[in-house]
Amino acid sequence: MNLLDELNDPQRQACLNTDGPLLVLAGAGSGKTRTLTYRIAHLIQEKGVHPGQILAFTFTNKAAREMKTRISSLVGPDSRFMWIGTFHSVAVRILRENIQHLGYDDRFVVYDTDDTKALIRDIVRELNWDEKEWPASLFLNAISKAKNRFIAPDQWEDHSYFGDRVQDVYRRYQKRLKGLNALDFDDLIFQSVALLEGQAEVRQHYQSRFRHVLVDEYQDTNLAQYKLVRLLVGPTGNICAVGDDDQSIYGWRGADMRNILEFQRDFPGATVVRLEENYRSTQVILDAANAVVKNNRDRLGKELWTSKGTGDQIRLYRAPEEESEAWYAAEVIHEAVRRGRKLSDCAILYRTNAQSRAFEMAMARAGITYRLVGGKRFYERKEVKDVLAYLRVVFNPADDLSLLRVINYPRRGIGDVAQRRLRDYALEEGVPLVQALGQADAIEGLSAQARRAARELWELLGRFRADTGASLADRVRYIAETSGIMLQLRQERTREADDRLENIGELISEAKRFEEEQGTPDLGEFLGWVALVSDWDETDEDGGGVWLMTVHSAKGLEFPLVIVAGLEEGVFPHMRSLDEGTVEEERRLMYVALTRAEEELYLTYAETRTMLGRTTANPMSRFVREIPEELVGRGQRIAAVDRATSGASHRIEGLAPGQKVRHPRFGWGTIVAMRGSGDETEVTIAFPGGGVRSFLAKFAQLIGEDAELGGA
DNA sequence: TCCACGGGCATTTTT
DNA sequence: TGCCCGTGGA
Repeated sequence: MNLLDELNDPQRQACLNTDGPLLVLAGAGSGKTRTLTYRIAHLIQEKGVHPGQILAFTFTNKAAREMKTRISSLVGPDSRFMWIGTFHSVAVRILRENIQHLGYDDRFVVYDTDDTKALIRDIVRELNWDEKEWPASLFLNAISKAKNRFIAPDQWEDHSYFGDRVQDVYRRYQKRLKGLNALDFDDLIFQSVALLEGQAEVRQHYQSRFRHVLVDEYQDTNLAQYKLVRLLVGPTGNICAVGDDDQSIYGWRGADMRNILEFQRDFPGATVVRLEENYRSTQVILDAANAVVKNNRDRLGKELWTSKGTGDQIRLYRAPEEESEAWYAAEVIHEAVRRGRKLSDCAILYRTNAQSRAFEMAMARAGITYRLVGGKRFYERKEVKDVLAYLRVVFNPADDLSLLRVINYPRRGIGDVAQRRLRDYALEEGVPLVQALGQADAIEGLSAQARRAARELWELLGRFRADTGASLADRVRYIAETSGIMLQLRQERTREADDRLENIGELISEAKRFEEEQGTPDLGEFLGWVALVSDWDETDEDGGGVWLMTVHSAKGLEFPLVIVAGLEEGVFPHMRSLDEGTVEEERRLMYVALTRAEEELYLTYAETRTMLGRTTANPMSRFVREIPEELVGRGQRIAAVDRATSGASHRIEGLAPGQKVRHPRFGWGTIVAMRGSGDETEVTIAFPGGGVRSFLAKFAQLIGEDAELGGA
């Protein structure tokens, strides 16, 4: 069967338009990935394009992985020749091959935000500026912004009191990075652009190699990324940009909507295709989303529709304060589960992470398992970074910053004074810090102990470097062991240390997986990969439970039942956006939130909310008012769910301390305490296995000798 | 080296 | 109001 038969008209057009620039405006849930993958398959199978001539950019690793898998299922193993990756990983690949033109060594490492922050702090200290008055984050943001707009230190134009200082730090910072043979995230793009702009041969090499360039989430590109794309597209003009101007929600981190709005001007003769048929949501949900986003001025215009049917009305709940709001959410989910929904079908979306707390507590009390998206990331954990620091030093001897991290960890007697000496020596001699370790005997002012320790560390690192025979995972394990990190953690014998050990074990498994999947034991490749990988995209499959996350995190996801919470002026739209005049972006965020829902959509807000210790009363969000009333079911808007908070206290009759009850998850136990009354009754149960837990009687689904007790 | 205290801060997040 | 980070004391 022909692939194209499985597509609707505009989707098919997007596949068939293979010559010249094409902009695909893909509404939420319009089958974007499907279109993109079929287009690539079509190029390969029908147009005779070799996979190696295709380059596709995504923003996240998850998106890249998904695209790769789907394409390889269509075209088979040859798909491995395609370059599909995030902007950053593609940039690393280009830089690894050519960075010597820019005066870096090809064994460069990638610094994450923590690393760069430490570096900036060091610079501020070096300048003898007050760190309180000039916090590193301030420079970090300014520099990142500059790089996103492709402004080099010398092109810095703000010469205010503040601007001059930023320029100074920016200059020093770049110099230091180069000396460390390191690049930060923004540099990956920035330097790739600089490279391609400056080196005609390199540029032509890639331009003639890539006959087709695709960009996903085009509305999220910043200027530097746009330049990178332009430089790679070349004279064929075969660019296919896919995006949705209505889902542009990353303006605050440099994404420039002009890229998508002015695509037709940038690429003359461009074809524009609109994907407006939605395969995700009911018409009611789409009507609401359309109506809201219509109020924006900066947009290309699009209207989603579905053949799925009208669907249920949206339900709006006004809570007196945020606890009730959270409580209502718990009830909605509880009720949905009774109807047969899975917990993992339900998502609670909010504007800011701080709002999660109330929901977490409500879920916990209701005995509803949940998963919170957006915690600390695996590769940012201390112990993982400690091991990585060793690996980096081994790979890139110029990486003083990483060496400083491990120089006295685990403790080996190279204290502050000794470190100072070593650094001074390295600076005077113009050698990397590692080398200073090796020459410790020649350095004055070092204690005998420090001298010995430095030499031992130097020898240790030398051994690590020489040990290349074993597999990558073995190498990582060997370093984690021999460095003494694991030994130290083992000796701690605390719960926390065990967790950390487990994380290191996880890192080792990750190395093994990397080697299997990428087919190379190369340490540098692994480090480059690690630096560009976050990990929560992996968490999709574990456990089960209601999803709690910000609207930003929910982008690209879909759920049968969605609760959008905190719909108040000042919360969503956020206060800050009102001050800064970026309400349109907030509205797009609302559009994203609404279009996550497949079937059931609940909107909630609280009349009063305590934020930063202050209780305020905010009016209902303007975005709710922008939804046509008939979609929300006016009469029942608020009253419909109010009964949820009123009594039904008789239901918990029959529960008493001392009684034996069975919990669906924890089994038989004895009630040891009860608190509260009515729906709020909390039972504490001791289980013979040793656990004592508290539940809300209403939700605990406890079973006594012969009947269900306490169930709602 | 660890812990405790307190100041400062408080969208949104990926790489 | 709560958390995180940095500092300072034991």
